[in-house]
Amino acid sequence: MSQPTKRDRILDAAEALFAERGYDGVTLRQIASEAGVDVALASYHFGKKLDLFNAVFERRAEALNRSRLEALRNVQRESAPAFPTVEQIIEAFLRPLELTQENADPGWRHYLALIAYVNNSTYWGKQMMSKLFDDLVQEFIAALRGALPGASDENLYWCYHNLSGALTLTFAQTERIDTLSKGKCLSSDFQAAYDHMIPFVAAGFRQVCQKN
Amino acid sequence: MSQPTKRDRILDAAEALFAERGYDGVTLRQIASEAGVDVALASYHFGKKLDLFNAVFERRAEALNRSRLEALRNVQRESAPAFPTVEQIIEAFLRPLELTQENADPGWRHYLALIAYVNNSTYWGKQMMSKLFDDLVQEFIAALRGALPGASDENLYWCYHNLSGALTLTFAQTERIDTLSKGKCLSSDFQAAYDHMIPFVAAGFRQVCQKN
DNA sequence: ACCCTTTTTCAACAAGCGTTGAAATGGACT
DNA sequence: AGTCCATTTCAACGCTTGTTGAAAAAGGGT
Repeated sequence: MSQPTKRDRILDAAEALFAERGYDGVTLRQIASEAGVDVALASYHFGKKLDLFNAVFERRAEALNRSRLEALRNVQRESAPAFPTVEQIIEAFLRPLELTQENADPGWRHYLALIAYVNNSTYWGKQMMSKLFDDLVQEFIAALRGALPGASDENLYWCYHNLSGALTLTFAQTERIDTLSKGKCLSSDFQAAYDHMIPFVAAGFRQVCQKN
Repeated sequence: MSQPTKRDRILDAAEALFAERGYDGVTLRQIASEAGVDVALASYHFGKKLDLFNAVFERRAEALNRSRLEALRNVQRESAPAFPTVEQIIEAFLRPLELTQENADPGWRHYLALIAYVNNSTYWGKQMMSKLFDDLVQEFIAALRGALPGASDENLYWCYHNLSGALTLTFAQTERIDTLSKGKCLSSDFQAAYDHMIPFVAAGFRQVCQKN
């Protein structure tokens, strides 16, 4: 069990700080200070500030995509030759994110908050999200198309938009629901969030996309 | 029909720029330049940069709350003595936002994007949103409680969380769905967004909150 | 025409920013 | 011990930032 390298400490510090304050709200000096290294070391390892931001954003993307795709393949295999249900697909989309939280590493929590920041940003959102996550999303939408025969693309994508929004707000962990619900709901409780999100979203998809 | 004052031009410019790049991504000089005034004028009218940010955020809040509350009162009056349905309540929550878009003024569109920025931010979200919008939200949740007898607060607030997330992503107008759907859905089309969001969300509320 | 107040600009400040070239350190191999 | 290369620090650069005090301009009342 070795210590993380200084390079990794920079990534971890940048991840946490970017997630909380956004790209422009964080200085390289803050990141270096948090990581306990000299400012110049960030430039040595990553180049420009923007390159560091991209490195942080890309670091965990592959692992995330892999575990979600694996979850989708699992339910597809289990339900074969029929298509998996909407609930099963949504579940495969969400539950892997929950596992990352049980892990003691707080980095994953910061990473999801960073995704929320990027996904909701007019400026960053479009390109960065598409590049890393579009393939996976299309894979899930294809599965949903199988579960909802006859659904139009327009309806499917708008429903996905609603799912994506609800998920993104969960990632952000703003604690808004904590005060709103007077402590009855906690935005840090991802499991509760998904427990309520899965039936909610599945019912929404059926209502909008299902032939009557 | 008089020109807007320089003070208003600063607010408009700040609104547009803060919405796109966030608080830290915009300089007072950019705002002043966009508004066509000297840098020092922003300080003269609003004080610190943070005070300007708050002024922008608060400027349209009252009008927004008023039109949403009015829409809620309308459906309550129409359905009296019974409670309005879930669809009617969600509709009252969303449609007033759409009207702000028909208006030629692009400021409202920027303002909604700014709300998205604030609502998804760990740093800004909690306090700023609560202060201006909590009373209204509780009003709507009380109405939903009437439409969904027996629903627990926990279920109600998690469902609202899902609604809020979907709505926030719509506000952000990231154009992500445009590319994802290959142009079949446009994030600039608020009416289409709400047309799909209302039945989606209403079905979700019923699924999670309704007694069987 | 004068005064008073509000609005607007000008000029400058200290502080902090991202970035870089050169120096120092450390480890691996001979 | 000595060489080489990757890593890390040091020190400094040119630039931009938010903010401010004083000057200038504009407007209204008499």
